[in-house]
Amino acid sequence: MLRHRVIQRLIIYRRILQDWLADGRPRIYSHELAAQAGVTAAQVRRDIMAVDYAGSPARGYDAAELIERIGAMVDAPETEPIGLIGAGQLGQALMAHFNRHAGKLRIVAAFDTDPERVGRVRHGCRCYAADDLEEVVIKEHIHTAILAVPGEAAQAVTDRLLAVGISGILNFTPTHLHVPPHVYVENVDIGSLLEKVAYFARSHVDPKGVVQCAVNATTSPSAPA
Amino acid sequence: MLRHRVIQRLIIYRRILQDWLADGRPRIYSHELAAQAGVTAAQVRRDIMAVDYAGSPARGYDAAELIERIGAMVDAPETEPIGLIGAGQLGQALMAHFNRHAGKLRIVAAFDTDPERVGRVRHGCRCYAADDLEEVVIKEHIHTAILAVPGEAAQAVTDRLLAVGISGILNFTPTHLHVPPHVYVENVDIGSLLEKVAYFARSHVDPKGVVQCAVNATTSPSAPA
DNA sequence: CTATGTGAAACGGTTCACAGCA
DNA sequence: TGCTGTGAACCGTTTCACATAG
Repeated sequence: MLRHRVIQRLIIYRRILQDWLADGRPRIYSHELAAQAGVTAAQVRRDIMAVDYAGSPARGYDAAELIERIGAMVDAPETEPIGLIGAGQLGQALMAHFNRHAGKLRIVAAFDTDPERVGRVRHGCRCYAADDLEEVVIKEHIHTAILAVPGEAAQAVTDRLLAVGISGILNFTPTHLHVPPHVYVENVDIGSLLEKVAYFARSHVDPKGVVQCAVNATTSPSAPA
Repeated sequence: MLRHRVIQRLIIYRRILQDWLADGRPRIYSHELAAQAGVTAAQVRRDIMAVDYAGSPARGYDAAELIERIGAMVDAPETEPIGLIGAGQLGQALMAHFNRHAGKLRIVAAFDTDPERVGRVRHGCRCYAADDLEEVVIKEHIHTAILAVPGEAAQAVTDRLLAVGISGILNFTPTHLHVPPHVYVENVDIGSLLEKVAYFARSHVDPKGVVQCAVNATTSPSAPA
């Protein structure tokens, strides 16, 4: 079974491959894909091993076939309905983001406590009252949810989601969620991420620990080896 | 020097400690902090070693002192100005998010190409024309930027930021950025993260590879060991 | 006893380096 | 000569397990 890091990169490879194909290039070498993704060529080859696909030493990989293969491993068979909890500023940005770019994922329902927002349809997605959460989640066969509510409400909402069988949560809350082991949670704590960036920006340090003393960016305008 | 994983967790610990303190509890044990953060107690103790702080076996850690110590390691000495490139829906959500919760980080300038948005002041932050990027970044002493623009524009904007000495980027774009090695980039590719969550939600698989067959959440309502 | 601090072992992920092949 | 596929080495991180202290 595929490990999380591998999945993450495969998904990224796929997007790159789609762009590559759209540029009219049908084949790609591991080092080309690696350069686009910011990883090593060996990493790319290892990851591709994981989806049981083989390229040719002479011609590299067939982009279309590889996209197909990755899709077979990571995609849902049909369109997958996503629930969005919290239709505030961030929530609306997420609706716009996902329901524009059409993949297999679609935010089919949003939920909010603010009566101002309830009932509205934005970005092709209806906003329901928080009270209707269980009913709509079941009716729409939602198994994956995005949590974009204030941190104080996070665990309570999560408990309600768990009770109706949700098994994946993308958590934009700074709160750590307690869930049973078969439920997958991906935390995106934007605040702490920005603090981390600011830290490394300030210390001019490679995150692997090597101190760099360059101050101006005029020297090496390309990526690390 | 602190490694990225450690930094990330220290920042999370700090928020938990602040809440803990706000609840009127002055001291905390490693296992308590671990439970809140979703990591092991040993992990917490290792991380705390990294900030050169020692607790007492009898009384655990002093929350206030530990917050202080973490701050000394990861915070800027004064308030740190952040630039936001792209004042669209996501950009505005980020402004609201950061300039409400007051830490040491502050988004002091936003940039956009849309003349509709330029000149406006939202969430205590002025939106400048994209053309003024270099001038404002220099004047405001910005060294860290948030990139919330369409993927096609990402590398071009990044090159302009690098030219004026930016050394940290929080990248919400799906594009991999090419930067010199002393510049730190944190990628938050929301689309690919959601695809990953949907994948693990569907397969009911522990991301470490252990297949779980539970379908309903009624069995174990608490966190993994 | 229960908690911390920490050397040492275990683990997982990445990279190396080379065999095999067009 | 390039490339791919892959066993083996490497390296950073996490966990274990125990010495130490109240």
